[in-house]
Amino acid sequence: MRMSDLVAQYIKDILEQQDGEAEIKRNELATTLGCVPSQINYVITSRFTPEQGYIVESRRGGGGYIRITRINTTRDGAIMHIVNAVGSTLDKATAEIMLDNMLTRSIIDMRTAKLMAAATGERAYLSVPQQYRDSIRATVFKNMLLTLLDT
Amino acid sequence: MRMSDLVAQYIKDILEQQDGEAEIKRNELATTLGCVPSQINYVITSRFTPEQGYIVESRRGGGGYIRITRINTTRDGAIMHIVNAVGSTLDKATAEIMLDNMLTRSIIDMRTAKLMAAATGERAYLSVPQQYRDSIRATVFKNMLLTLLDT
DNA sequence: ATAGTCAAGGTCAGAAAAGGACAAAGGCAG
DNA sequence: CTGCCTTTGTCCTTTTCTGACCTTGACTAT
Repeated sequence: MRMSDLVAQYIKDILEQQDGEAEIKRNELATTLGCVPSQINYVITSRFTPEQGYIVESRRGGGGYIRITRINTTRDGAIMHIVNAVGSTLDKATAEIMLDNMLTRSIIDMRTAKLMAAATGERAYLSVPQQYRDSIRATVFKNMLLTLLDT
Repeated sequence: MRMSDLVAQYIKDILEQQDGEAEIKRNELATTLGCVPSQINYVITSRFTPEQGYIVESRRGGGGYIRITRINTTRDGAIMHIVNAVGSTLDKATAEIMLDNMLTRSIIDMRTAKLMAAATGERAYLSVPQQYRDSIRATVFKNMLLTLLDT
C-alpha cells in the first residue's frame, strides 16, 4: 500500500473516532508511520483540501500541531434540514416535490431519486389502509435520507 | 498465438478467478508476458471496452494500477429472479439476507443496499400494525428493485 | 526589552514511479 | 494492392516521495 494512503487512512481513523476533528503532530506522526515529515504535508494538501470537505489549521514553533476538521458539507446540512422538515406524516405529492427539489440541487442523483420514489410511491402501500400510508411514507423517507449522510 | 490474444486471455483468466475484477500493473504485466507496456493499452482499448461489457479504471503515479471490471450482463436477470422470488410478504430477516446476497454478487452497491435496508427496516414501520408490515416491505422491496433495471 | 536557542511546521524543487496518447511501421486477409 | 488489425517506440501527464532550506513561536538568559 502507498505511504500516502496509509497516512490518509490514519488521519481518517482519528477523524472517525474523534467526531470529525483530528489533531496531530507532524514529526511524531511521521516517525510513527515511518515516513519523512513533508509526506504528511503532501497527504494533507492532496487529500484533505477544502474542496474535499476539510479545514486544516496548524501552528509552528514549540508545541505546534496540525488540526484537521471535517466540515459538514452543505449536502449533509441540506439533507438534515429536509429530514427535520418532514413531520410524522408525508403525502406522496410532497415527497415528490422534495425529491425533485433535491435532484435539482444535486443533493441526490437520478438513481437515488428513483429508488426513493419507488419506496414512497402509492403503489408500494396498496396493501395497507389509507390511514397508515402517510406515516409510513414519512418514516421510510426519513430513514432513507439518513443513510445518505456521509456518502 | 498473437500477443494481443495472450494479453487478453491473461486478463480474462484473472477476471474468471477473481469474480469479475482484475487489477493489474501495466509495466509488470508487460514484463511478465514479454511485450511493451503500450501493448496492454492496445488490448484494453480494443477488447475491454464498455460496449464489450467492461469498465476500466486506472491511476498513474507511484503505486498506479489498471482495474478492469466485467459488467454483469445477467444483472437484470438476477434482479428479476429476486423480484419473482419475493412473495406477497417479506420479513426483515429475509430482506436483509437478500440484500447481503445481492451485495456480494455485485448486483447492487453499498449505497443502494443501505437505502433499501433503510426503506425496509423495522424502524420504518413502527407506526403501522404488525399485520401489515411484511406486506408493505414486500411491495417496497420489489418496487425498488424494479427501478434498478437498466441502470 | 532583546537576542539567542530550540522545537515545530511550511515550501518547493526534483527524482522516481506509473500509466496514457499517438504516430509510424509491420502483417495479413480479400 | 488496399484496408484493417497489431506491434512498437517516443514523448507526455499525473501522482508519489524525499530532502534541503525557510519561517514561526515559545522560552530563557542577559
